[in-house]
Amino acid sequence: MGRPKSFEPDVVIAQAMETFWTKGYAGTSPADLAEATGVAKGSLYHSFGSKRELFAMALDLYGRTGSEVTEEFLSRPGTAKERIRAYFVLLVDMDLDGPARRGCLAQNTVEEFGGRDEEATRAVHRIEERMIGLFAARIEQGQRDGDVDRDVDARAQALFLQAILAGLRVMAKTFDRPVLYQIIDTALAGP
Amino acid sequence: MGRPKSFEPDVVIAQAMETFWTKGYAGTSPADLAEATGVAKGSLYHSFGSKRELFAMALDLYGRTGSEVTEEFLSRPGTAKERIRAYFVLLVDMDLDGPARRGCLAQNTVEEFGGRDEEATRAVHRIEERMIGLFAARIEQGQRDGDVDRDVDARAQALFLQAILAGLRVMAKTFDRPVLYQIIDTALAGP
DNA sequence: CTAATTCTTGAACTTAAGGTCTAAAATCAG
DNA sequence: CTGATTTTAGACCTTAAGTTCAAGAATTAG
Repeated sequence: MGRPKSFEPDVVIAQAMETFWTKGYAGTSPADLAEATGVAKGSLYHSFGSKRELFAMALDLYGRTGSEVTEEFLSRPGTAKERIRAYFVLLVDMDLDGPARRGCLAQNTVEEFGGRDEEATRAVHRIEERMIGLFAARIEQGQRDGDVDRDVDARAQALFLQAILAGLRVMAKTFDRPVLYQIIDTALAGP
Repeated sequence: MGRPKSFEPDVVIAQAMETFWTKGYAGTSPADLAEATGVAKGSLYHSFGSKRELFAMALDLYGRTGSEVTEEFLSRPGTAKERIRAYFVLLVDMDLDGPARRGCLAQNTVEEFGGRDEEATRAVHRIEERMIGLFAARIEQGQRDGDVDRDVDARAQALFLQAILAGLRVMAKTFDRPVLYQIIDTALAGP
């Protein structure tokens, strides 16, 4: 019993995620969160404990959403290389077409927190590992489909792709589309 | 005339750079800077104007120092690929062996400031372009030396290397040495 | 309807960030 | 020395970040 919540926690977390993503962790004040969510500061603290905890939930949501999108996108018809290229292009486009050049929340987090926050670092690491797993799985799928060489080391290749992806998203903050596309081409030129 | 400065501005900028690098821009308070440099807050403001201006000088110093080190290191004896590999290994080792996993100041800056700061973004872009220029120059040198194929597009290859480097430095915050070395191997496996 | 319980919210509180200012200290030209 | 000039350093100020709180508003069990 008790008074029912006047908001959907998941929705608020999603809105908080957007705000943190756009303005950074330090750059987002409780007042910003209240405004972005339409929930008063006091209620936010009542429901989520602290800015830090809300952020953890937002980052977690980010990771889950991201890997769902990735998985779905990679599994569409095409060869492994085609799908991965399309995915990279998608991300570059999303980074550039948004009004903010906000990049990847997970990367931003680990950059902003440095090694100084154990929990944040772990959370980001989990997100990255999941991405690598998805890449590796798609490559192995390609091997079964016959569009990827049998003797490719899927894990090594997936790590490489993750590095490229991370690099692209850093560079998407300061370079423009043709450059980023060219990097994608070079990175995927090999086998 | 007038009372002479009791500190060397360049030294203070270097100390400020270290502090910003370790703690991030937002994470560094004027009090931190005073402690790190041994110069009182008031004097810092008197000499450098604002935290933001001091940071700009620190970032500039970082860029110049970095490109000097890079240039020197790439020009040591060896093929282009050998030198670039050695350079990547050097950076990974520096990232991991420091006590802080602070990564690259330029990247941290652009991540922390997002697209929200025009000047910081420009400064980082200049630093990145300089790095790319050095990579391209080393590749062209390799072509003259005969250890790099004539038909390699030096600029495209340099952009690719910069992306890998950026990716490595992001991943150096959450992954350990063998993984990073493996990425270097994969990235440099081609021609 | 009442009580127990849970939410809501703006006010209030505490701490510190970022910056300004002033009185004293140091230097040098004359 | 004197005066002009520049630095120094800590006190001081203002604003806001992050959080807590008290008082009231919903809701349901009984």
